[in-house]
Amino acid sequence: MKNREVASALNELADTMELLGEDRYRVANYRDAATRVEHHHEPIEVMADEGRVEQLHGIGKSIGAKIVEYLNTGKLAAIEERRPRVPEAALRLMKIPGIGPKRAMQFAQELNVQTVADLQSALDSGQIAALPRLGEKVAAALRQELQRLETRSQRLPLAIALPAAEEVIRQLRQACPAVKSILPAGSIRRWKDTIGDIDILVASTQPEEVMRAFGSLSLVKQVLGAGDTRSSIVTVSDVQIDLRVVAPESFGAAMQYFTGSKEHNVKLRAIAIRKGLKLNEYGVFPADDDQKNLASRSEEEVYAAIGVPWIPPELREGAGEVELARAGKLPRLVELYDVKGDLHTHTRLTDGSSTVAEMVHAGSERGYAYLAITDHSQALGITGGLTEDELRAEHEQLRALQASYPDMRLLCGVEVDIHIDERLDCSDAFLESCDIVVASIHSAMQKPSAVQTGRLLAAINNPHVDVIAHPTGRLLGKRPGYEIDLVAVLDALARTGTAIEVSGQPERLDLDADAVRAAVERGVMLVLDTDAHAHDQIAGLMRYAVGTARRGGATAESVLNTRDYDALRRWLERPKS
DNA sequence: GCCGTTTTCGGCCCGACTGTTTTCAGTCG
Repeated sequence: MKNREVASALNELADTMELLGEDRYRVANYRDAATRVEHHHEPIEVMADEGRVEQLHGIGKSIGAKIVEYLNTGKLAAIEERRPRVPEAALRLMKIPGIGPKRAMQFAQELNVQTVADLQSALDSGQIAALPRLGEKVAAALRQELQRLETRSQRLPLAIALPAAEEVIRQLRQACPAVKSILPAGSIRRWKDTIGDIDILVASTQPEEVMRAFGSLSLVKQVLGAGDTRSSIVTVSDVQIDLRVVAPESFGAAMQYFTGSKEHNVKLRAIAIRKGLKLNEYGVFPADDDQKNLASRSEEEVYAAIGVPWIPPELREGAGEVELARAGKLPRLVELYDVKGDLHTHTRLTDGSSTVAEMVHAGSERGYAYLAITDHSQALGITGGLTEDELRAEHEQLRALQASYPDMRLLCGVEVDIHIDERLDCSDAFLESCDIVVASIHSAMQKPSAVQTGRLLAAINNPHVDVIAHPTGRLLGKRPGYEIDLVAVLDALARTGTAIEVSGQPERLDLDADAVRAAVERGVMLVLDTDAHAHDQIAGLMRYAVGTARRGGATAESVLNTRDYDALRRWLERPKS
C-alpha cells in the first residue's frame, strides 16, 4: 500500500509550486488529489496497474500520469525541475505556523536560514524583525511558535479532544450568562478520529462578555490572539482552542461554516453561486444584495436555501456526500440509540479493572438488551489471559448472574488471540461452546502485510469466529496499524458471513472511517464495540464507535448489534461457509 | 489542473486577524 507515499509526493509538489508562487488552483488540486489518495482504502499501486487512478475524484490525466510516474520511478520530474529554484529549507520552514510560502522563501533566500536553530538565531539577532513589512511583533510571535513546537502535541485523538471541549463548554456556560448557545464545531463535530485544534462556537448578543470570560478561564495558559468575534488560546495541557462568537440569528449559518470540512463548504458555495446566491458564516444572501439574509438561524434552513438536504456532519468531507444528498440518496446513518448491546468487553480476570458483576451491572444500567463478556485467551500473558478452564469458570459465573438480569441477555464469549502461525489460541471445541467468539491479533505487529492478512483470513475462515476485532491494530498517536490487504479481508468477511469490529476504544477507532466505508460497500456486517476495560467505559465509549461508523456511511442495517436479541442469536447461530 | 442538474471553457469560498501600514500583504481556517 503506497497511498501515503504517493500522497506525500503530491503534497511535496504542491508545496514546491506554492513556494514558487504558481497558480493557487493548481496547487489546491494537487493537495486535494493527495488527500483523496491517502484516504482511499485500495492500494493506489493496484489502481495504477489497472489504469484506474483517474476514477478518483479530483484526479485527471495530468495528476494520474504523475502518480504512475512516481510509482514507476520513485520521483516526479515536476519536483526535480523545480528543485534548483526552491531551497530545501523553505519546504521545512513552511510547516511552522505563522510561516507561509512568502516568508519561507524570504527567510531561506535572503537570510540563508536552513534549520530551526538558524531561524532562532535570525529571530534573536533582529534580522527577521528588520525585513520589510515584518517587525518586532512578528518576530515575537514566531519565537513563541518555535517554543510551542517543542511542547506541542501532534493531532489529538478525538476521545481526548471531545471531553476537553465539553469541559470548556461546561466552564464557559457557568462563567458567562451571556452565552446563549454553545457547541463544538470543526472536526470534533464531524467525529474525525484525530483533531488539530478544538473549535467551539457560541451564540451571544454580548460577544465582548464571552471573549472576556473565555480568556479568564482557569485552564487558559496562553492567549494566542483575541479579536471581537474570534479568540484562540492554549490550555494548560497544550491544546489549542479557537472560540468564535456570533449573533444568535446567525448560529445555524455559523455552525454550518465552522463545522466544515473546507472541501464540503467549497462545494456548497459553488452550488450557491450557480443559483445566484452567496453563502458565508452569516447566512445565505442574493449575490447582489448583502443585506437580504435568506437563511441563517438553523443549519437546516441554510441547506434548504441552496436546495440541498441537510447532511449529517460526519459525512461532510467533500467526498461525494453533496451529490448523494441532492440525488436523495443519503444513507440514514446508525444512531447511538440504535445500539442494543456491547459484544466486546473485558473484566479484571484479564486486563480490565472491573469485576464481571460490575460490567454486567453497567450494561444493564445502560439499558442494553444484551452484553458479551469476552476476556482474553491465555496467549496474552501480559493481559493475564485465561486458560480454557478459567474461561469456562468465568462463563459459569456469568450464567449464574443471568437470573438477576431478566431484561438483559448475557453472552459467554472470548477474545481469542490469532497466533503468528495462523492458529487460534483456543480449541475448536471450546470456541464452539462460546456464545460469541471475537478474534484478534496482539503480537508480531511488525510482520509484513501478507503475514497479517494470512492470520486474519485464517481466523475469518474458522467456522466458530464471529467477529474480527480491531483489525489493523493501530494506536492513534502511537503506532500506525500493521499493513493488511483490506480488500482481501473484506471479501473473505463477506463470503463467510463474519463480522468486523469498529472499536470505540479511544486509541483505536479501528476500523477507521475509510475502511468502514469500504466494508459497507461490500455488504460486510459491522459490530460497534467499546472493548471496555472498565465498567464506566460501557456507557462512555460507544459514542466513538458510532461516530466512526457514521463517518463511514454505516446504517443501522449494516450493524449487527442494532438487532434485538433474537435476531442476534439467529445470526450467531448461522452456519458459516 | 480539474470539473459540469445552466458550462468542454471559465471559474475555482471568503472573511478574520495581525502587523505594519496609512491601504494592504500574509497567514489561517
